Amino acid sequence: MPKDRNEQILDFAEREIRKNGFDGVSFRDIADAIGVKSASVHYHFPTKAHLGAEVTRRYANRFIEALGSASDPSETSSDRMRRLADGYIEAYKQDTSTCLCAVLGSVVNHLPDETSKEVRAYYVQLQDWVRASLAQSDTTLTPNVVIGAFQGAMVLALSTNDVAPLIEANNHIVSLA
Amino acid sequence: MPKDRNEQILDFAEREIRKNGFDGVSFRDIADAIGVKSASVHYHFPTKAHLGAEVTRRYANRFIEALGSASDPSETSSDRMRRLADGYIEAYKQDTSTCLCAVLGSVVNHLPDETSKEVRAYYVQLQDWVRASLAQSDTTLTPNVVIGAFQGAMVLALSTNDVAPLIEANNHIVSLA
DNA sequence: ATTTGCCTACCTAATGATAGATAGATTCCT
DNA sequence: AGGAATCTATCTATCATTAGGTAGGCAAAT
Repeated sequence: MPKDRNEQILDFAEREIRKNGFDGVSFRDIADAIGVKSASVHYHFPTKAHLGAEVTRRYANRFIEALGSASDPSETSSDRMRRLADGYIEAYKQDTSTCLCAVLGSVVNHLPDETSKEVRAYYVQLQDWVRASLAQSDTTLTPNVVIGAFQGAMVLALSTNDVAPLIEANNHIVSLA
Repeated sequence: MPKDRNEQILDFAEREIRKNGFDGVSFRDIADAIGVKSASVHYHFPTKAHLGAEVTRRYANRFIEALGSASDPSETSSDRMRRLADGYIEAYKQDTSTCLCAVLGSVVNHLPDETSKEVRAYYVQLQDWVRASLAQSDTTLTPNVVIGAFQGAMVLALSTNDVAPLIEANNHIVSLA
């Protein structure tokens, strides 16, 4: 029973975008990878803007959901920051590729509108989660500082081919949360 | 007296790469912008790998040079961090585009080898500068944390169309340096 | 005389996207 | 129940455009 075509397409597109950027994946790449013709990919996602938007929306939902509760009273804000860091570290280890929105975010004004809208929506959701996560703490950390630290560490880890920046970001943020 | 062609090409290529990514600029774009034909751009930079490498090398040199001394005894490490932050903030304000190496770094394994080599070299230089800058301080900050914080803040600022993340990163890092 | 810088003209490959056809289900009407 | 209409998912074939890159020529500067 092959996985749903839509998901197959989204899976491959996401992986490729994370590795090569939005312009680094084509309808033909995707088609070849899953064994269909490019016209069939267009059938499922009429334009690249649609495809980018859906890849991003799905990624964002999955990411935020995986973070879990931001207000569980049995947890400290450090616990939550550690979980956030783990999300990034796992993503890095998995296929040495960055957070989707770090790749897309750096060229956000170059993306089709439908796609960039979803990137911005992701950041809003993430800001909300971090804000709520830090609400009970009297830390000087702000949501932007936290998110920036991890995203930057991720790109740095990728560029230098070394997890260290992510580990250091984790230690830094967790100790201050 | 028109500016040296080489520089004209590098100027435009750099601006476009920073806005649109490496795949987001073409030889024809560049040629049109400076009023020549694409073959002439190839005359100056035979391949895109060469072009990317030179854009990056020039950017790196300029950036590191602009940071100034990392060991002037009349300065504190906070002073130096503030200067680093200013570099990023100015780059952002100038044409709302990111640090070149944040854009290239996120897809570093997709770039031609000559180009990615320069990206990695940039990060090594920057790590050295920050390490030296913090040497006299007993801060818990590491070079990776500092660089990651600013790069991440930059992408976040761009994505959310708001300087705030950069300002917050500045405050955060300077206060801990 | 040679080099420098640019041109015209072209090539091959790839891109996003569309048109039209087809086989197989499914749904709907009588 | 049986036939008609429709839907789904794919195909082949093709389009216009753009991509990086090259060959050969021409004029001015050295």
